[in-house]
Amino acid sequence: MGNDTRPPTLKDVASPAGVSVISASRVMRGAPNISNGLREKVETAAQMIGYRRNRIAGSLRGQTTDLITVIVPSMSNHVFPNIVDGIDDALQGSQLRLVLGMTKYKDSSEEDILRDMLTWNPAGVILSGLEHSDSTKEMLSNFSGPIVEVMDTDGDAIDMAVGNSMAEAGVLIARHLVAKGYRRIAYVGAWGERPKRSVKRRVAFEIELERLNTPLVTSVIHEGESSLQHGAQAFKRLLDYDLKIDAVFFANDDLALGALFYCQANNIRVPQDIALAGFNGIELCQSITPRLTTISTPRYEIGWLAGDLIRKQIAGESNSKQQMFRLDLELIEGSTT
Amino acid sequence: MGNDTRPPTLKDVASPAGVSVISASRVMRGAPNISNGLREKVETAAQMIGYRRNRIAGSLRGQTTDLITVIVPSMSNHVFPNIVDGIDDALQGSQLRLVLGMTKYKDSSEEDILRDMLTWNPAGVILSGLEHSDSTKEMLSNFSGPIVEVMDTDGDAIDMAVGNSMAEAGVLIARHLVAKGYRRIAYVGAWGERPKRSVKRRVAFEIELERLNTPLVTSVIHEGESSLQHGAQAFKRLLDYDLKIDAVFFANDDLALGALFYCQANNIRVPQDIALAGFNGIELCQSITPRLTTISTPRYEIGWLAGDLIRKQIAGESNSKQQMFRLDLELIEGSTT
DNA sequence: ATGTTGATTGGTAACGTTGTCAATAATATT
DNA sequence: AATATTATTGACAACGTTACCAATCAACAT
Repeated sequence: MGNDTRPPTLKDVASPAGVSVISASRVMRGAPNISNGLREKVETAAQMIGYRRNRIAGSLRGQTTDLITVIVPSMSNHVFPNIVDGIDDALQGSQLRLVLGMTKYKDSSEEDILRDMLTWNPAGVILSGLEHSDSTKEMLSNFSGPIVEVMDTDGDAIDMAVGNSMAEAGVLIARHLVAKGYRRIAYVGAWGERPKRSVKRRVAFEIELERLNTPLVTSVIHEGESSLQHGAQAFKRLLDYDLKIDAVFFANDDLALGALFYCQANNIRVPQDIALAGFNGIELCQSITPRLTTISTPRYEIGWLAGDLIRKQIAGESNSKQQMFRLDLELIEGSTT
Repeated sequence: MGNDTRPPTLKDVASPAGVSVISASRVMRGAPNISNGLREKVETAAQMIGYRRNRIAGSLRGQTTDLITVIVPSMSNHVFPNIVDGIDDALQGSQLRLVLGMTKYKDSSEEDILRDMLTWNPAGVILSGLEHSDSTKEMLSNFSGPIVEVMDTDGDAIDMAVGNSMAEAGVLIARHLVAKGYRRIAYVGAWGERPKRSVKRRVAFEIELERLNTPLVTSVIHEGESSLQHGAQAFKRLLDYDLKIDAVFFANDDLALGALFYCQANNIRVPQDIALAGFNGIELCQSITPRLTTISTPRYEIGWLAGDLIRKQIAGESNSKQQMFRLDLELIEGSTT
């Protein structure tokens, strides 16, 4: 691949087109007030010599890029892929591009990734959750573009936030389980309860159970990743405690489904012997028999709205600074409770 | 000293540190041959005034960025999130950042996304599949950095390719089904068989069946997305044809699992009444009862290797140009065949 | 006829960094 | 001790674009 020659620049377009460099620039980036004649001349010349914009140069001069920083824990789960899909869809039609970083559930990486990301002068930032290190908060407070924190709305947003109330989710499930007559209720989490929003959900769950005179019997927090297998493992551990648990709320559907499959494989009747409830409402919950009771979170919508807010903010179409968007949660009652 | 509206530059670091701008630059980007004294002076000053590198400016001068373009169909599936996770892990420790674009299964978008991505002067490009439009191929042939095509290895790579042989997968399943005694075999696909690698798999499957004197009875290609529900729908459509099918190979696990759940809900015995096989080997296949027969693809490893090749190539650590990395497939025999 | 306004085009000077070349100081080699 | 390397620092000039300001011209109002 010939890197001997340098790619054509605006000067190379302007010269054969017989126009100034700045005019060529305006045509190439679709600036207003350009006559058809000029546009045509420039476009023809650009086509001819195979000109391609250099956004790096433009970004340097313009002091801002069309890059959007997105930092998520990981992609290997059923939440963030949908979020990212939503963001991307909302960014369609704009010039904005998504630059992705992953913390792999290591809280401290968020700061490092953000620090590096900011060296690219992004136009906007999307993070997950409302909890961040002090350095992260400081970097963001000095950041001039729009910032959206996704997933969680229980707390203070740096700029904008889109997500669900984790507390509401905990309360919804607590009431549901108690209403259904379960009295010895347990909780199962994973990832050592990182990120922190899972803690908010569990705590609200516990408090509501307490309020309903049905205190949480115990909780099992798996240190490792969240998966079907680990859900089954943690569930088995829970059963081994022999606490006559009659219902379990899991931090997510994967854990709950792992437990459900474990029950099916071990002739434990669900919900007669034990009831199971998950969180997120992934497609699988509705497709299996019995359908898993869960809380459906609008993941794609969260991503879409986050992307749309960023896009509008950058385009100057709206000003939603300092706003929090709390989307609806829905209890999906399956046959496991 | 100057403008407090603009972020500090190297000049603002160099001045209080009492060194030249270029020396400050060298320290900030970790160039070799810097004395400890200089490094310390610069780092102190940088810390003091809160200097942050401007990669845009550096990229303009250096003619290359540390951005890696990654174009995938979508994130809402069980394949590409793992790939992207793998890429990201392989890029850890380097300065490289992943810029993500999604075609949403519209083949023609790849070209548009790539065109836009190239305006950012990426250091490398990762695409999925080996099939691309002529324009895409031309843009890539003029691109000077490393290019990795992931997923598919049946064809010619532009530069490097990492993935599996789709044909091998088709053959493996064909042999397995025939060996198990199935004789009236069907195929179910989705997304209108975009991307094209699914066609390669199906065709190899058909040819091998033919060779084994058990020609494919029929295939159903769903036009829309791949999901559990659509798998069930397409499967139901297949059953409605009343062709006495005794085994079905699905384009992926989601479709197959959808069919399996449909069978479970409708008292169709698997594999006695009909055998089902999927493709990809997602975790769920092993967790349910009966375990789904499938072919496991090393998705994370494909992503990791792709990222690692890009990283090494850019660091000049290796030269794997024009190489194809065909990873192993494994038939996971469950209880559905 | 005389401004006035807006549309259209151009010139100049950054944007903040680093490649290249050059100079000097420190160390190794003969 | 003289010379050859190597390590360390600096000066200058790009990199390719666009913000800003200025100029021209046509259309329109007074």
